[in-house]
Amino acid sequence: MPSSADRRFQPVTLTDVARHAGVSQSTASRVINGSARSVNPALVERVMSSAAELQYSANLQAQAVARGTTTNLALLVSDIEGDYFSSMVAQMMSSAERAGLRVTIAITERRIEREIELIRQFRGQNAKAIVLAESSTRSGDGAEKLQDELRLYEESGGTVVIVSRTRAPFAFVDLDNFGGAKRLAAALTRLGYERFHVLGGDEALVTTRDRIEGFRAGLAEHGLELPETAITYSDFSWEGASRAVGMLDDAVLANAQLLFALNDEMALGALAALRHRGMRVPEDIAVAGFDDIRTLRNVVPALTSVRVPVDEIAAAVIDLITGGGGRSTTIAATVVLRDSTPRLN
Amino acid sequence: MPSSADRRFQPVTLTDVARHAGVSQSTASRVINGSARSVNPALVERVMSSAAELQYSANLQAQAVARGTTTNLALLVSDIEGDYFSSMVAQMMSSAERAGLRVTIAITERRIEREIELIRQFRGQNAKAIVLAESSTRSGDGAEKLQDELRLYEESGGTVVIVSRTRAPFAFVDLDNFGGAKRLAAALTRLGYERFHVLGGDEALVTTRDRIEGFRAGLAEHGLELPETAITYSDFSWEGASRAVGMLDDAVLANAQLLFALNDEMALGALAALRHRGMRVPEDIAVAGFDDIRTLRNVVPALTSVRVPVDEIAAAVIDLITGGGGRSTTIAATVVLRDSTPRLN
DNA sequence: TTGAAAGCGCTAACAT
DNA sequence: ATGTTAGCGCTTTCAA
Repeated sequence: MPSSADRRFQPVTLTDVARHAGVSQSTASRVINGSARSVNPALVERVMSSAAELQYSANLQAQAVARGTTTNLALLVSDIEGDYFSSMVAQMMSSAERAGLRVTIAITERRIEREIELIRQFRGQNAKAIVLAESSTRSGDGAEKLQDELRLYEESGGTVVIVSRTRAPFAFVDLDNFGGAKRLAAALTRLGYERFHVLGGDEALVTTRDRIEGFRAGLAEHGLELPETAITYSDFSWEGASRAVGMLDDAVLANAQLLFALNDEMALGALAALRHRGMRVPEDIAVAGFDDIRTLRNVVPALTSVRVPVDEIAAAVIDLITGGGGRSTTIAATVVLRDSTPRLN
Repeated sequence: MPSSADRRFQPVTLTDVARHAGVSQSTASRVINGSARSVNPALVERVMSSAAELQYSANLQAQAVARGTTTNLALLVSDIEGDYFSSMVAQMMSSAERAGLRVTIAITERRIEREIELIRQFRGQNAKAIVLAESSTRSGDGAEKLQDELRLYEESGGTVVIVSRTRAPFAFVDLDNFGGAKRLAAALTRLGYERFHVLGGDEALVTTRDRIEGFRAGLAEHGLELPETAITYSDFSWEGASRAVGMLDDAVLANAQLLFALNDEMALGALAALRHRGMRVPEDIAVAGFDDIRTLRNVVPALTSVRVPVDEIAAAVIDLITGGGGRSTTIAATVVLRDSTPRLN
């Protein structure tokens, strides 16, 4: 016998509030969520106090169904551990909140089929926007299908923003990887460095390519070269870098004056591996990274890096989504010289 | 004139799939989401291929409204930056995914009114569970109102899990802060340490109290005391610890053989401050932390800490929620001795 | 086993 | 300015 005793355990609905206030559901709806414009102050008062008294809280999914839209933003990241991504997530959430958007985080594990599946799900959920903040946008593979899925999503009314350089026809916020690496090369050259070894991330990622090409371009301006043999590829991880450095030839390390890791995680892994090999930084070899993650403050010697303003990236992304006059942009990265790359001689 | 050209931009619905497959909406629903038990294999086939062809993706909010329940788990954390919380989030998401739950992250900024507001919202959203993974559960303040709000949420059918020790009448997963700190004290004593200084987090947090009391209990078993004057309180942050250590009397530091920071973030901040003061670790003073966060691998000397198995915590929480036979538990923390606390003499 | 119909909580024309 | 009514996409009785 479903009596009132059971009802007590059901959430309070708009209907309850309306009944309690003695108005129609529409009026209650207008007061609580809609454009409060056209409603009698006296009623507004009644409805509001009823809502408060009953501890009413709107059912967002019902709203979403009725409106056909949501204010949910889906953030796709490959991973969430590590300074870079957790700071990206944090900044994105705070920027989003300011714009009245809720963020749903999804971990892609860098698996493209999973991304496709996620995008499809978010389409079904009427997400307002999908932000791809992977460390990458690969070409080939299922990239075509990914694009199709994203297009499909946009056709259903959503906005896509890609945090990366991309040839795909979507809005993007790019980081000036090329420029940052180029300026780093220039700065290091000015400090007297001439022989480098580069620790690359996944070779297929545009981030890897851009940073390497930028670095190369910076060296070229000073008449220096960076042959392919001076690059060791692994992946954008501490472990990958540490392993790679562990396996490097003594001769290679002896010859290089500076090790440039394509991101700080890798630089830190390299540092550990160098330490393990008995090499001192910067006495035996200098080290530079990229991203300027927070945990660098824990490292001695202080690591030279290229600062990536994650907050600006997040702000630009949200701007793009809320249509606040934002266009696809490229964010500048600035060189930060520290003790790990002292002036030579 | 809203013609078919407009419709093309609307998402595909279950109705579309049903029509395309030539079956009723109910049948399509049963095939795609419901208990597939009672449906003709031939029809199943037809519906499935229609769904695939139309690239159908279920509208989760509509499902939620119709069913009156969701599979969403709300994770409330005070912050998301820093190794501890990002790893908590990561583990929680992967455990949740295995259980078929989606995770929504909410940042509380440690503001209790905000927590209350969030809980109310999640109640309105029919969240299946709310997990409070704050670093703390304060008493006093708006704690009463928080509890009321949580109770209200549970009455609406949700599950509350608190990741902490708590007197509140909710399921919890606690970490054995007391035992971990106690064993650390015992281990350090065995290494010959007798004079300690403790760097405490926010004094109002039970975590702070439990770790201090545990440490004290461990020392007591060896006939040692920890007077209140040997404790400096700040908050659970790098900056707080660094500042606190910076302001410590020379005499205090000179007298202490070991500095125990109540978490690793603080230990790292302390390390930086000690370095800044020209003190060497462990030669001039030993240092120990708590949590055993990932970034410790980047620190020299390797830091002694107490390992907190975040993965086990997350698993226990999800277990509790899915009702997989889980009861409120306390997870053990293990001491990990490293170079920052060498044997004395 | 399948379909028709009612309803989930809410919004948005459309009347009044 | 307010109420009536018809949905939103989906699930779930209830008949057939």
